[in-house]
Amino acid sequence: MSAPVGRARDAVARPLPRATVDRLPRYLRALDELETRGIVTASSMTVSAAAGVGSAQLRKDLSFLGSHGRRGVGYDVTHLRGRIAAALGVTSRQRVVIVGIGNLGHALANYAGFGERGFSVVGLVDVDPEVVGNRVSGLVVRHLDELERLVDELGATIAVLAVPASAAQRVCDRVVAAGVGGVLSFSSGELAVPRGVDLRTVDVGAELQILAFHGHRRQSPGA
Amino acid sequence: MSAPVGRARDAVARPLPRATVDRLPRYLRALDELETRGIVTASSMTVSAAAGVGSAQLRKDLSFLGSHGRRGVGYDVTHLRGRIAAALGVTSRQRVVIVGIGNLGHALANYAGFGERGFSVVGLVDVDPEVVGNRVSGLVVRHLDELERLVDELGATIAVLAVPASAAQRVCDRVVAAGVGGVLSFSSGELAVPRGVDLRTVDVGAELQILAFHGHRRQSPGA
DNA sequence: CGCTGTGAAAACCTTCACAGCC
DNA sequence: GGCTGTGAAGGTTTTCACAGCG
Repeated sequence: MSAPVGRARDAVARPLPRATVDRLPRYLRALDELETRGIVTASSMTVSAAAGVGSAQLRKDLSFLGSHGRRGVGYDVTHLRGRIAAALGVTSRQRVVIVGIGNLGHALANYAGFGERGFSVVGLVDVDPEVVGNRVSGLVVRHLDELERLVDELGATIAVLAVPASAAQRVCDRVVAAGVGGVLSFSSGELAVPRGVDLRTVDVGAELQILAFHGHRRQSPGA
Repeated sequence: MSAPVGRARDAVARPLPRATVDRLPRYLRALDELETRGIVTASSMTVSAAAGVGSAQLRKDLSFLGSHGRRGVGYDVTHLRGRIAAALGVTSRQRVVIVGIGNLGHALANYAGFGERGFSVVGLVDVDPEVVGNRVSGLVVRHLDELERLVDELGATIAVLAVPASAAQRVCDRVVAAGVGGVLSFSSGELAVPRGVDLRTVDVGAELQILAFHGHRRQSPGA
């Protein structure tokens, strides 16, 4: 409640533009790669090339996080990596529940990237009696009835929805009511979430249609 | 080379802003939904609500496609659906090859959304001898060696890559050399493609990290 | 009178270019 | 000399608000 000691030092709590936040994961991955390659110090050119953006863009984005480079030298890879991880909030491992253990949910549950990128899959949920009770990637699949209890007991902050579009809104409402603050949906429909809850949608069909647009433009640039 | 008969009639071949193209799939899906519900005519308010955008945004976007609504009335749902499908280039079913039939590739191969959204999965490719030869979703998985021949014979225009990050660039180079014009990658790393080829990347780890950002901001809005 | 289609305004984002520090 | 950090310029996207048509 009480917000004491407003230390206005190096970062004046700039608001971090949305577009910048969307790029931070790329930078984090690029820095991981450089670190793995044993590179200790890197210029904005080096990092931005690894991340696939322009160097001015990178420097501008980083400037919102405060000043962490050395002029004439570049950035300390490990230090910068830490700053970005802190900004993203992936220093303490976030807990994820996956709802819907069909083909896609199964693939996600086995996806090693979760661990590498700072997340722990702590719960798997489905409704199908054929699936409930199975062990997938070291976890037993629980029934949807237990969703609220699981989210609460496991302290999940993020839910991944890999359920049919027809069920997505209902499941979404339940995970939100259970207290998660972020939802990643793989269904194509629009989902409504209350203010304060963050929703992101991955729509494979939409991605393909965007590719289709550019493809057919290539063939018939006129009409 | 010769660019004849430049008929400058209703649409002056406006360039379709990138942001607009990215939203067209949402509109298409929203219109499908309205059509299924038996709605024949809809105002920009109705359509935009179903698509999850503002009504002014929708009207502005549609204005780039030409004038297809009736003032005081709204849009003919079926007609508008057709116009958007045509703009996206999904009137003639595009052919897709999936490379990498692990957990994710398997899930994608079985994903019904491809058909519903205007695509045919015509080929599945992997390197693992355990997987090659298996029948998945009605198709036999072929070996990576056959990739170029398959893309050519099947007339694939889009490749979906569900391969390990370490293999992604090599596979990408090959599908591009084989002639596909669009690539959808599920690996997290940066991929380089030549000019004229369209690349889109779905990075689940990055999506989660963006959710994490907003989640931890919610808890500690200060530092 | 209602709703589209669209200029104009406002917000946002990227790129440039250079002052300032190492 | 080299590279960061950042104002300022330029570009794109969104929102507003209303003229114009049905």
